[in-house]
Amino acid sequence: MSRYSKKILNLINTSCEHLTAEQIYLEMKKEEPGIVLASVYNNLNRLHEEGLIRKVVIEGSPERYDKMLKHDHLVCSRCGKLTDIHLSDFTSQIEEQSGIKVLSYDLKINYLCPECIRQMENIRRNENG
Amino acid sequence: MSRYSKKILNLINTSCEHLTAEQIYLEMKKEEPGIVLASVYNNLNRLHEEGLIRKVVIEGSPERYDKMLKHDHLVCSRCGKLTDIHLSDFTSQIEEQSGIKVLSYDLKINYLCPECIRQMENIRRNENG
DNA sequence: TTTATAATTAGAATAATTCTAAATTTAGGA
DNA sequence: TCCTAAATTTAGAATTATTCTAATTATAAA
Repeated sequence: MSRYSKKILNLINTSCEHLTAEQIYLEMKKEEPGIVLASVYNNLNRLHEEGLIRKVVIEGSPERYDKMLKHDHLVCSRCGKLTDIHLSDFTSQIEEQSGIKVLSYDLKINYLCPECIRQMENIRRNENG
Repeated sequence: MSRYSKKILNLINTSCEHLTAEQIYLEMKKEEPGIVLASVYNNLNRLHEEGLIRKVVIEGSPERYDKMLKHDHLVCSRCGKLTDIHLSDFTSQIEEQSGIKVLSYDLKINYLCPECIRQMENIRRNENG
């Protein structure tokens, strides 16, 4: 196993955030000052090929790296914040409806996060009051 | 409405493919030889903000622009090909399970497309025969 | 028509990621 | 332990997709 991959995997698996390569690089530098951004990318790509981590792509931001454990994502349509949500597994429903064999799926749900809802209510209140 | 937006919207709405900005640009040039790639991007971003088209982001390829009409996506895990699939709407299930208000969602299903399944079977046959 | 606003152009700039080639590290025999 | 081959890392250039800037042109409204 490569020099950094265990630490990088651990970072991803223990982080509550969805880290970018840059963030992982900065975090790694604390313990491995010599590490270079390209090595972070190399490791992330290897870990992803080995099926040990997930990549999360969202429009307009760099890729984020995530634990493998099955879960879905909420994306706030106003501020873009990404959070996890644990829904039931839709695999069998998809397979029944489509007849295909599902290897995995990626479900991103657009919603308004509580902060944005609050902010929008405040704005409305100020306009009308 | 802007000079090109109607044609671009039409291209997207009538295409069976999931076009990239580059492909839309090349297609537009046939009728509008003076058009420039930046204008295609401007128009696509405007159409997207207006909610008239969808953006589809897949790891490792440029963004693709898609009709708004609700549908889901199949992504072949071997060759990466993207195709449409029409599944039932999971919105109410998601809302019941989570308690959030779903604005929309984006479901990408990883599978093996028929061509890849065939190719893999051929490879296996050659190895064993 | 005049004017203001919006869209377009050309091309530079940016940001994220990959690539290249050389150096270093690692792992597995001899 | 030493040697060798393969894998990883490094530094920095290159690439790609997309955005930005400023000047120009088109559009629509008064």
